[in-house]
Amino acid sequence: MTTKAGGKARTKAEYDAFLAACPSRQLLDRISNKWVVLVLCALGGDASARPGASDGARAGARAMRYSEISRLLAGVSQKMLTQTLRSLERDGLLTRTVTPTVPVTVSYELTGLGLSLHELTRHLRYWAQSHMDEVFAHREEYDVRTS
Amino acid sequence: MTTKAGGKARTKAEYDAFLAACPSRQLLDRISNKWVVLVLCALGGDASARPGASDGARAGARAMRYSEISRLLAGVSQKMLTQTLRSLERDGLLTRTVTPTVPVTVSYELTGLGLSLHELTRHLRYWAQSHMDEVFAHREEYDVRTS
DNA sequence: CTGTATCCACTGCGATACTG
DNA sequence: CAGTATCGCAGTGGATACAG
Repeated sequence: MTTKAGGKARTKAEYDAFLAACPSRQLLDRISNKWVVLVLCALGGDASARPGASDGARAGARAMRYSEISRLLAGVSQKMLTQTLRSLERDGLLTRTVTPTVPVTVSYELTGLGLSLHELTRHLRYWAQSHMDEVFAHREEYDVRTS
Repeated sequence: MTTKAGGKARTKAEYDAFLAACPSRQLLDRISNKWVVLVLCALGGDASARPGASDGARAGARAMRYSEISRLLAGVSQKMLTQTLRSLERDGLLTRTVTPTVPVTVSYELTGLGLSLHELTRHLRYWAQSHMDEVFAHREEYDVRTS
């Protein structure tokens, strides 16, 4: 079933992620993932959009090679990176292009769908970076209070 | 926005979640969590904000009892719910209020900080629910193509 | 260069039982 | 009602080695 919601005759089945059985729960689980968020931010061009940099003009989406992403997301293992990229490709959030050069070259790029999600994860990363001090202060206070 | 990271000479400490060592990575990891997103959506009043329901006006944040949340997030175990609520309380995203009634009553409510994050997770849940058909179509195509 | 495959430690998370 | 404590398994994710 499902599939071709093309005609959208099915009328929005009122998906509700609060319901355990609802498939949107799976999707939410998938995108609520550390590496997914970071990969999206990477391909979305967030890396070059740093406060001090020429932020006014956000780079926007850009294609990146496997090794580039790997270097940018310091700490990610091959396994996790490949796994994350695969699942995102399968979900249609990014495209994988293989160029048969001598040492094979592979580049990844966000699709329109991926870009739309990137708009959200971007803010998520930004929120984390800007509210960190506040959160940390709360943690200390909490730890003291409960000790 | 307080961000009174105040006075700290660090000013914009240029946190970069791409760096493994950066503490913002931890925070991103924490909020990129299925249950965190759902709990925030629950306390943010998203449950009553259904398209067809009678509420052009979003309910907004509301306090909820432990059992209410537990019922809303079908499928969550006590352990996960308690654990999630605790971490969110520690991070200052929500408050836990104990009312010493006969059978003790505990209610949870988002703080300003939690509300600001809720604005983001809300869209995340909405995105998941509205793009699910699209994602599923891509999956089927991918599975066929690679079989 | 870009993966895939294997081993393995760790822990996320559910199920169950007990307390205030 | 609202937890805390414990067991246990399965999946997450890292390190390493191998291959197109």
